[in-house]
Amino acid sequence: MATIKEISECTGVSIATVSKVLNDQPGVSSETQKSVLAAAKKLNYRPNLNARHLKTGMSRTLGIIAEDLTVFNTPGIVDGIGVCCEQRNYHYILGNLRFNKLFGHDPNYGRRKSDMLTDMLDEMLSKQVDGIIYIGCHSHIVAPLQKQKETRFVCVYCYSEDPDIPDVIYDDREAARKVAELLISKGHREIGIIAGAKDSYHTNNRLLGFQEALFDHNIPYNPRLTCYGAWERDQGYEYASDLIAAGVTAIFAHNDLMAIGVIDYCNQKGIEIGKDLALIGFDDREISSVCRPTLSTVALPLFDIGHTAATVMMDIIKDNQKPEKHEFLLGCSIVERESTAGGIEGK
Amino acid sequence: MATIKEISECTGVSIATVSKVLNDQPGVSSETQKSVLAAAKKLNYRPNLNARHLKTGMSRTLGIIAEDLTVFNTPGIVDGIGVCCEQRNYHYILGNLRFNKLFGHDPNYGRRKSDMLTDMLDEMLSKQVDGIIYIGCHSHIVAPLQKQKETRFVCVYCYSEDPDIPDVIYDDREAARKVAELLISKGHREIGIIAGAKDSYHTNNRLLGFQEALFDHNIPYNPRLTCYGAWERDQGYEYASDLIAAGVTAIFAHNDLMAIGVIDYCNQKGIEIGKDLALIGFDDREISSVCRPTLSTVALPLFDIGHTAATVMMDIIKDNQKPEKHEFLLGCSIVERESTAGGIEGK
DNA sequence: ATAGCCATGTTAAACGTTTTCCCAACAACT
DNA sequence: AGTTGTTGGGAAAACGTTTAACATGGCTAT
Repeated sequence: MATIKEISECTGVSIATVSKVLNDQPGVSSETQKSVLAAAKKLNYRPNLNARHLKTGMSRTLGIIAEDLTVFNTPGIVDGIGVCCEQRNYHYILGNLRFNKLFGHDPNYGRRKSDMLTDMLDEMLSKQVDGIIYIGCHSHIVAPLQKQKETRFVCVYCYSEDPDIPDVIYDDREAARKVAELLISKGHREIGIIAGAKDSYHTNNRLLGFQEALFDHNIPYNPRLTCYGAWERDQGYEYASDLIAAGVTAIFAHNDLMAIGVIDYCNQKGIEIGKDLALIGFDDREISSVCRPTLSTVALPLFDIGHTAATVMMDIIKDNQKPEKHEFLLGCSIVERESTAGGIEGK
Repeated sequence: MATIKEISECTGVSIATVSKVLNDQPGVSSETQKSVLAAAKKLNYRPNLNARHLKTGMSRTLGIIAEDLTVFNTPGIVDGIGVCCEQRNYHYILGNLRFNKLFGHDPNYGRRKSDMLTDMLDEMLSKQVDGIIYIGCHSHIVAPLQKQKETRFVCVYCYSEDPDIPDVIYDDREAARKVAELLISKGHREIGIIAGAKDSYHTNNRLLGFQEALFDHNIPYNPRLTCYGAWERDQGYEYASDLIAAGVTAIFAHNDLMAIGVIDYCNQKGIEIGKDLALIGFDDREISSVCRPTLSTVALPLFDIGHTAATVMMDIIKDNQKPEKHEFLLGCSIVERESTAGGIEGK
């Protein structure tokens, strides 16, 4: 409510001086400084950011465009962005496209995704955001907008496919390598893989990383022990049967849901996971700590992804040029639970 | 980038007229209207919302303060708010306090919650939000701020405990009544309850609703069959043993996690849920559709809560006075899954 | 004494809008 | 012809800031 004008009247000093005090600028005696600050507190002063941003043309605000806020990983990423903003005195505004959740009553029902994204982008640019962090998998829609709208993007969670747009993603390959190392260290040599969809880069990179680790340990890679699923529970169940029949002692499922399918199968057949069979999933969803036995899995660096994305964006804004790297790969960590408890040394 | 000034130069008409066209105000010939709109499109015009908000003193923007964005229900509520905003041409900005998640590296580590909330509120008010929707359980912190900061709150997900702050919550009592009705309709008369914490209003209201339904069906309420837990899985396991020993044919757990504990116990003891015992949880977390057997549960009207809260807030803004109601109670729905599949008519 | 300098303040323009008030032109009445 | 009303449009102030440019009044060094 109170403005610098009122502070100026209250203290008998000009508004320019008040502004200087409020922005920690030099050229003000400590006396006036004190009286201005006192008046500001007394009047319950709060800067009008609209005025400030209008004048400066900068908002110190990042726009976040998320495809779906209710998808499990998005809030974790937003958390990381938020902390980075706090640390560097930035703000953010969050836009939620709600892709895949648009029902009949929704104003956006039936619209094209690219139009929705463009509208949201326009709105954010209208608020003078300094850059946009995009969380989603439609980077092909995003890419052309960077030039057209003269703004800056950072893509999170997907390859940007555009050399001018940095992306921040987790390292599938290294994660799979870690998984393999863990299983190998426990004595497993016949390891089945229930992979994700065949054309996915997640799948491919995880397979590559896994093979690298096998190679390092002189264990031959047997393609017969890799099944391609579609991220669904049923496929975990189905392929568990095949792989166990083929004699594997461990299974790496490319997500937790398929791993749960494996658990279903084993529980039904009396196979004891953690003892007869080692099992490890991917994603560290809530279910992996709730299922029985609890599931070892790969935890995604959600917070770091968000934090890094924000850092990259702010550096771009500061230096006004592309960052030195185009891709920021962040490491995952393995969460060990009951499903990888035992080794096979007893055999 | 382009401003109304440039449009005015481009079309040869004054900026006042341009503004009128852009805001659909009368007093402009359709000719000039067309030429202005054409120029706007050509120049890729986008209104500067900072300027607009500065001038009008209104931002058509709601502030959302969430205690923790990564808690499962918050994004669903934000979804509802977002859709309401779209429908009524509003915007929102989201603040995430991250209570309970502040580690050493966090700028807010060690600060008092009320200070953090106050700061976030100040920031939002600095952006001239028209009102604040608070999602969390610290309404006692919120209440004094409404007067002090001269703003408007709507509380979501908690009783506001202040007659001047409307709250939007789901109806625990009715939900429990529905649960009881369902179980009774399946023939159950000896129903155990694994309740939540003893002092919680959730617990109390659910017990009241449950008792009402029992009364309606002339079934006596046996307090011995109600155990008070603390929302944790272990208590589900523990009390399942007691209740089953006491001869119940159905259990109503006050959250899904405790229900999972019941499942643990039954799986271990060979009790078949859905046949030997009916089980129903509360919250409809992801786990309830993943566990085996799948769990019937009470789904919270997250979207509606958000949508209603936003509607209430906008009406307050529009009419500039308290809404007729102080409390908005929204109904839950029951999701039936395997754990309540059978009746006990066979007995 | 004069020039130069520093420390402290002030004036005023500008940011991009909205909005009130006014003006001109013209038509339609007495 | 004079009054009135209507319609399309413009001038200018205002919103609350920031900031460049300028003013003042010592002080120091010549």
